[in-house]
Amino acid sequence: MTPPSTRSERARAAVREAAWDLLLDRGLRAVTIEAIAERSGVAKTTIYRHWPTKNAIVLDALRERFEPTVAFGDTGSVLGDLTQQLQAVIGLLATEAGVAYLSLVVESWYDPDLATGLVERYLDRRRTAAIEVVERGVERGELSAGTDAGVLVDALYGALYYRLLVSRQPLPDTYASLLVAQVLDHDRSGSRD
Amino acid sequence: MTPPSTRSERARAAVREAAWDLLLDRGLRAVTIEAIAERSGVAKTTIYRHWPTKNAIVLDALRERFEPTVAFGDTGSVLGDLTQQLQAVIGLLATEAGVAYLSLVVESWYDPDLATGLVERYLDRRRTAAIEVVERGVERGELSAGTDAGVLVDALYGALYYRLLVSRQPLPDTYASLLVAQVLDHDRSGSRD
DNA sequence: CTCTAACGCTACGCTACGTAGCGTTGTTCC
DNA sequence: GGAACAACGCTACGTAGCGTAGCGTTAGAG
Repeated sequence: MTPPSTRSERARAAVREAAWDLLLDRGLRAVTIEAIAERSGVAKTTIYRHWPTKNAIVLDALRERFEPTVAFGDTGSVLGDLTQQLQAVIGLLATEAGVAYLSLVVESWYDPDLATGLVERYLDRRRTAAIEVVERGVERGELSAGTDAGVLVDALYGALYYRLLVSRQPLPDTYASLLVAQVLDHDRSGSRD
Repeated sequence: MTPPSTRSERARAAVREAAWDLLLDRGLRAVTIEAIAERSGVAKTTIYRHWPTKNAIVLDALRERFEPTVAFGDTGSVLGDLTQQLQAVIGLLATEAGVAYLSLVVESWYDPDLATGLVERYLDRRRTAAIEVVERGVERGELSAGTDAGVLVDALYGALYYRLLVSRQPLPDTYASLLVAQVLDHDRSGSRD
């Protein structure tokens, strides 16, 4: 990263970094404008000149540091492709950045702008990519013609978010393949755990 | 409801009611100990003598007023039973009490006690009941022997929570039957919308 | 080297938290 | 009926964080 040249950009970068560090160190609840100001060395008034809310800052920081997992390999089968993608998402959400992301998802319940930002940058992209995979499976004849890709994809990723955010159950290593097998495989011949 | 006899119980009931009214009127963010004190006429100090946190109060109020939807009819088929139950949950979550419940689910991310309370009173009961239905379907031969009821049930309800809490997509009237058909029906012959 | 946009600093009023101290009142029990 | 006490109400406090106003200071473009 080349250091920002203008004074403004230096301040903005310092703010994003302080917000991110605070988020990872002490959680979203500890991220306050005052704490960011203190940690970054940027005056509170200056922060307010650049961002309207704390969440906007954190979303900016996230954009720089948290890449959406969209890329799909092509393993040759729908089940394989989806398992691989789910596995990647599970891994990502288990990192400290992933947990930070999840806390923003939670926070977005009260912040429509944040919700829009997260949906556009992360959720929609991944959903669209997953839907394409399912539809490819339908074209190949691996899945029946009556398949509704959107509904199935929401069920797959919904299960992840549900267990992480709502019911707080862990996601075992086998979860991705188990989930795909149960939801998509007509014969439900996948292994159990 | 018989009016509470002791002075203490009167105060407690007034607090629960004020918290609930505030929640429905102005959302969880507006529910503060100070606001509850003002609205209920109960002194702030007295409130702190009975509850440790705002969330504990709201959870108490919820317990009195929001009944978990556990009852399943027996329609004769797994698909029918699950569709009916999902439909009931969707309806419940669409009420103002349901939205209040959802905001508590969100809040529980930061409050382990609240999370435990919600899981025990609502999520676990419904999950167990749904799992029983699926297992009944396996016994009847409607679903194959390799079915993992827990995984499937989390996928079904996960889809609901995912769309309501995370991606903020609406749940159309046909959603319950569509979801069940897609996730459980091997032939995916259910209707589309 | 000047000029101006952008920053830093201090201070303010507001809301909410959670606690301490003390006066007041409802209830119970004789 | 009256005493005793448990529980409530009230006031006040210190803390944190919000968002804004006013004004001094400085970086950096031209």
